[in-house]
Amino acid sequence: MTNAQIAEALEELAVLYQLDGADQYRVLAYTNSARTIKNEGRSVEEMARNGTVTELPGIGKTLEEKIVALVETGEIPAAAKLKEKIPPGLLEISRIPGLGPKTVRRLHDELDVTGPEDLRAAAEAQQVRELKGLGPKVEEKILAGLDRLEAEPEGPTRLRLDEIRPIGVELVEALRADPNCDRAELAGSARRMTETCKDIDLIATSSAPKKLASAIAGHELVAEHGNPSDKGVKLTTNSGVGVDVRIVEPAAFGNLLQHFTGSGAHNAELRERAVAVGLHVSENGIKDDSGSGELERFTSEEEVYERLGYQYIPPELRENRGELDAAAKDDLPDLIERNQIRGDLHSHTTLSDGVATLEEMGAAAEALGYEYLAITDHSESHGFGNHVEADRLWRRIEEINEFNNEDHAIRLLSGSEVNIHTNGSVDYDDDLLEALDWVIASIHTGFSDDIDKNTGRMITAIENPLVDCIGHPTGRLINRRDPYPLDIEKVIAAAVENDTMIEINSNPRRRDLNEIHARMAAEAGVKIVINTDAHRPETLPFIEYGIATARRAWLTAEQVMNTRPWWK
DNA sequence: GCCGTTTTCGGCCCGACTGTTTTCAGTCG
Repeated sequence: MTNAQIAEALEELAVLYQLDGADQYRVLAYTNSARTIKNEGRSVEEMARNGTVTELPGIGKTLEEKIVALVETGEIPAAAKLKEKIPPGLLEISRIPGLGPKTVRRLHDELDVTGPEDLRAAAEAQQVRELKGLGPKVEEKILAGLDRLEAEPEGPTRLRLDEIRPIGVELVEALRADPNCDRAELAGSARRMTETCKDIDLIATSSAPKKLASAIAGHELVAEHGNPSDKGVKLTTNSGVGVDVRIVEPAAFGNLLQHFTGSGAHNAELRERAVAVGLHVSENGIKDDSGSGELERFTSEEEVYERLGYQYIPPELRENRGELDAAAKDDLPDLIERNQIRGDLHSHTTLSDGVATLEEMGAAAEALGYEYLAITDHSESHGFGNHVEADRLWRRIEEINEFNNEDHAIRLLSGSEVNIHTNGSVDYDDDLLEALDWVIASIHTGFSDDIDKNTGRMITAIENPLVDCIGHPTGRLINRRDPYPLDIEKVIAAAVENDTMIEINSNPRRRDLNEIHARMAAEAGVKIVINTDAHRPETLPFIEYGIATARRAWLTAEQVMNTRPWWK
């Protein structure tokens, strides 16, 4: 059972307890444990089986028992019992925005609502407004919510970072260009560079806040907007993305930016720890129990963290994954930066499925300031009409030699992205692989649903002394395709043992290894490489997304091999 | 349900917004 599946079961149990009227802190304990498990790289099933799962923060004896039952029998007895009592339709309608557990419970108890159909009938018959505390507006909200539930039964999909961040950046630039704007920043998950985002948060300061809010509401990207006020404005872009613009006075810019950058889990933990020393943190400032009662406000985030006893925490680390403990001891890693990358070790040309020539890709990489670029077209068995036969690859080595003999600031490396066959062997004879500067091995076809087969196949490739690096190791496509089943811990152990590198693929659709696995791999001693897998010159700058994943994985430049010169 | 430089019991982050109310409960991030 995967960590994601265990987390999902605990989240469901949290909702069930909530609908059952359980104490909110008990519910919170389940929600928190689900998040912890999602953030854990090691197999939680294994930890449960060997009795170490209570090492995870927020997981005690009771949760341990429930997780053990889940992995051994496939269900949690408490959840099964609650499901008999609570109609499944109630879980569904509790996803309607604005309908929390308390309201759903009352709809059930007082109007006999058991699911979406009942609820629609009750709302249409105007029975909901008869309940104390509920009115016609709630009825409207319910009907709209039910429509959306039918249209998108899976809930709204979070957009990939590359789909959402450029919109945020453009709007920040528009804010900064406005004469009424003092400062503006991108906040929220887009600033933390998460894989996907639900919406965009923007922060600004201004001496004429309402004017600024009105101006941004008129931006050409904006389709609809709420009422611009002194506090900001809510927008919806033409592409349907929600944007929250918050405006404050300059004195509290640091507090507000810290608050709206999140994550929620980071802020909750930060505040809990602050309370223990008599400090109360909010977006408006910091209150000191032993002080005058006046809010302490700061213009920068650095000052906010310093006041609370931490070194500055980069946004990418703010996920409550140990960054507060480390920052309290001044022990955060020196995170890798974009300008430390000296070359890209995974790219394609027209020889396989790229759209640019070797010369064009080389020029583009040179323009980025790189010292080297590996040309790694697909191999012999790739198919789709994009395969490269051995003879052609031998000639390509010559072409690359010729390029390098000309006067270029960049050096091209002759390489290949070789297919890993189902038995773990790779394309091409050994003498050809040996003649190449650089060999990446990837799985492109024949994903088995058998975790042992996939893992064995990859480890055989890792053990091959002619394979330098594994490409996009799990094959996942964000929002589109799950990773194929793979025992990542065994893969990491084999990579360490054989000194085979593992790629963080920067393509924003992949970001594979993901940040959890990349952190685990680097901690185990795997040499990481950050590549773009670019198929055209314009996507070489996507290295930013790979850097973001690496930073979110706590990686330093020393752990990333393509921060080094090629000879090294 | 978890947890402990006060504690093994009694706490557990903080404020804005909404819709419904004349002071607040519920929901959300």
